[in-house]
Amino acid sequence: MTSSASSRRDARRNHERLLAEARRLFAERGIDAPLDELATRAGVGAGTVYRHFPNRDALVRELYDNAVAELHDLAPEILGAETGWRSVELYVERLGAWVADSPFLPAVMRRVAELDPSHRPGIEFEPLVNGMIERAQAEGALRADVTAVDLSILVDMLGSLGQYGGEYLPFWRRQLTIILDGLRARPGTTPMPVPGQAFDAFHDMSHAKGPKPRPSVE
Amino acid sequence: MTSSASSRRDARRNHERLLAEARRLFAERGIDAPLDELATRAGVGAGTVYRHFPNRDALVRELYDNAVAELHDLAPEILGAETGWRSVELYVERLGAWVADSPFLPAVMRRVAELDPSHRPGIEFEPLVNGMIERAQAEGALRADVTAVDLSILVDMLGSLGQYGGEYLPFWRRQLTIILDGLRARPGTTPMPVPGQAFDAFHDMSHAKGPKPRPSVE
DNA sequence: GGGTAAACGGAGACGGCTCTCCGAATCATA
DNA sequence: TATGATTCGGAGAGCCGTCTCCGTTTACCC
Repeated sequence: MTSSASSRRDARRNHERLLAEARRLFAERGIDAPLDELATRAGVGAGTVYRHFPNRDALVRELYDNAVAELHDLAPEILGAETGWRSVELYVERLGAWVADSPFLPAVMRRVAELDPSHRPGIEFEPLVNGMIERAQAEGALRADVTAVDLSILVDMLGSLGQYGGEYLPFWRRQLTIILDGLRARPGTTPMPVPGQAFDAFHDMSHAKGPKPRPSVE
Repeated sequence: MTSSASSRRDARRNHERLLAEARRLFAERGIDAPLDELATRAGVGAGTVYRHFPNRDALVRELYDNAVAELHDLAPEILGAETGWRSVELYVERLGAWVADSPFLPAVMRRVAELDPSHRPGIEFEPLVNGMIERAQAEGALRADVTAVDLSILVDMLGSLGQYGGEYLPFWRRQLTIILDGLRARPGTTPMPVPGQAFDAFHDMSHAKGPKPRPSVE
């Protein structure tokens, strides 16, 4: 992203290797895995890790930036679908797959949010997603009571399946099918028990600073 | 559980305090939060923590045992419902709420699975859950192609909403509604794209030892 | 109350992780 | 191939969390 690509080939190569191994390592052992281990896996000295990434947060940040770039690549296909409903399908499927395929992402996102709570990822898509939802609802295909927040939460939920490891990925589409069927406007659709939220309210809530009090569900 | 309740009141009190604070601390800062911090929060010396729980894993294990005990308390209501479909509703709702309300649970479960991969939590419920599903399907209320594994994964997904903090809990039922609608047998239900799994296969897969290779989704 | 066994608290040894530093190795350029 | 600049590697200093040890305190029982 903003990183200054070095003119030396070995430096570029190591940078790539470190990023690639970091994805693997973080997926396996979590986002706080020892960076010396990263050095070993990448076949590189510890010093090299810290020259490329001054600290763990810088590495996390770069993984995040790369992920966001991938996300932007998905936008045209999703938003350009024939029908609104097809867009919604693609939205849930592609974004869910994107998260599930990178199990380190949820942790990376959370860390970035901690480091910079004012940051609002993907805010530029908000009007587009809202338009997509309205279109699908106008077609009578998407249930009338879902919001953009609901969809992004469903994507997170689908993404959480990444925890089961790569072998689960083939089965992931079963849950996707159930969720998409639940999103369809059909006779007998159950009304939502509580009203939805605006994005702002949701963002402020989920990134509230300090210890989160946890009242009981019921 | 197997722990020998001390005859001294201060010991029992500290044990309770430590468990209660551990729930809070692990929910906020993750399952690897410093135990000295736990001691401070519980208003207790570091030595006391380690007398009650020889190491972090013992603490995790006890949180796990307590959670499983709660789970057993839920069983009669869920399995004793009027109809099979109502059982399925209660199953997804109550278990999802149980996980969402204890955000440290997913991490605790994963850790316990790492420590003792042969351990099969809730295996005694398997035939009961299968019976419940067959009943609901025989009623024509539950889609015919869902399995017990699907349901338990849906519960995990719902439970992952605990990450948003206690303030999200009121909204949690929106996703529950969507999922339950997706589980209903209705005209126009989308067929599953891939066959389901047996519990054994799923368990073996998700607790495969060693680094998990992560092939791409598509 | 007095005695005894059990539990408490916290200082500090220990181990592992982070990050720095600098001599050695590698690359771009001519 | 020679030169200079850049990057590499890994030993080790420093820090932070874990866990032990033991003198002090507390609870229980008579």
